[in-house]
Amino acid sequence: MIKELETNEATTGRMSGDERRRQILSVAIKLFSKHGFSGTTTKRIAQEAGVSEAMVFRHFATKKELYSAILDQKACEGSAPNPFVWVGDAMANKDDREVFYRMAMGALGHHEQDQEFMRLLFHSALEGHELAEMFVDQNLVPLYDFLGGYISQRQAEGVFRLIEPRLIVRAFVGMLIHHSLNNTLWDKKRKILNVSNEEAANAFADIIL
Amino acid sequence: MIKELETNEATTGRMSGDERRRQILSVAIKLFSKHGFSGTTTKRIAQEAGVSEAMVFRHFATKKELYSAILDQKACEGSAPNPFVWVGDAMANKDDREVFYRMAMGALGHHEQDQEFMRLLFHSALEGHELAEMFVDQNLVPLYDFLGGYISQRQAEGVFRLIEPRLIVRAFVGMLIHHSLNNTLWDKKRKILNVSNEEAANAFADIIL
DNA sequence: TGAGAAAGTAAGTGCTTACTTACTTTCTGA
DNA sequence: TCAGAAAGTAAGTAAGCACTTACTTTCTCA
Repeated sequence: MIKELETNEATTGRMSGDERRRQILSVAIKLFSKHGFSGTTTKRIAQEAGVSEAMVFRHFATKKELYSAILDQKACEGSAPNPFVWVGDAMANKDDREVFYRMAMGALGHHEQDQEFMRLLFHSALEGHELAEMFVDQNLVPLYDFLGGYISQRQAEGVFRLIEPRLIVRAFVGMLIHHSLNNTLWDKKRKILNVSNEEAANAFADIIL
Repeated sequence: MIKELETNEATTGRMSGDERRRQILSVAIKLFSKHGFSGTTTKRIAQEAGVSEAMVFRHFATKKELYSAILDQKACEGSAPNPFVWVGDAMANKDDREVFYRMAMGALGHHEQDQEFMRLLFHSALEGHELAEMFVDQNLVPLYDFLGGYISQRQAEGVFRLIEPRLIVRAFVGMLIHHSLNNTLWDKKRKILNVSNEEAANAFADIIL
């Protein structure tokens, strides 16, 4: 928290308005995800972006607007993980094990690559920011519909045990998120459990079936 | 965040030193759990405790010391949930379903009653405070040993599938924590899923077996 | 009953915060 | 080539922050 000052973003002298805006935003996302909203100062954002504080306020009228801009960026940016891409094929083939294995691998890999966003989401959930609500509506709700729908269908075909499908989804998503959360937040040193994503995904798929 | 000022703790005029100390600490816990460390001001703590800021600093030299005092309190206070109490009997009888059902009911009930502490823990994990580490060492590690040991034993007896026991614990604990987290943080309105603890515990126990 | 200890406060201190103003430097195109 | 637009800054400002000081009120027990 003391060191790591001085910009590590490209400090190329002058930028276009759009470029600078994006750069400031990405620095802000990084800092908000590390320290939360109230733990991040506009001074620090400016420092790490390599500009004066006045530049931050030229692009974003208030600190809150800067936080809200994350929302727009995350909403537009097509980088959202798409479970359908991960498991669409397996579902078409009704290969249940592959469905859950692929879903697990996709989610665990995604969480691993985007730890920053995961932290940001938890901060905003705790702080009551609407980013968290947006995430629920745009990602969690569709996921429950999608995976719950598949489970429901397989139950009708007599293949799956008759447990409320959404509770099965909750259980499975719980395994995945909790495992990722352990790896990035609670047990970074992997003292409790140190396994590869493949091992974890296999175990979780076995358990759910 | 604007309203809810004015103390709602007992504002009985003068207190003994110990009483006041405890009261200030409990107000602080409440506020830290709501807004995090940097989101909570000493002024606000004093206000809600119904005393002047100077009193806060008479009992706790710094704001950080106030946060650390939570650690001591939570460590001493015997209120920690004790999974052994919940499932000891069932384990002795080797009633596997009852073991997992009871564990689930115990955990979900406990989380429901102590949402404040759950939020506090997440804040401190994100902020890198040692409270989170203490929680892992004192609660999570023993839980993995305890439940993992039982699973290991039942595997040796040929009753359970041969999956790494600690991964089974992770899966089960994941279901429980994720479910509680949904109810208190992500989906307070229960839009995604609205079930009783009994229903959830039954489903989770079914799934894990 | 009165002195000393303990509980309490009002009004600071200096530093940090989010945000502004007035100004300079650099790019761009008619 | 030069005017004006856009990118940039230094140096503020008022409010808020953690924390302190010097003082008053209330309890307690020899």
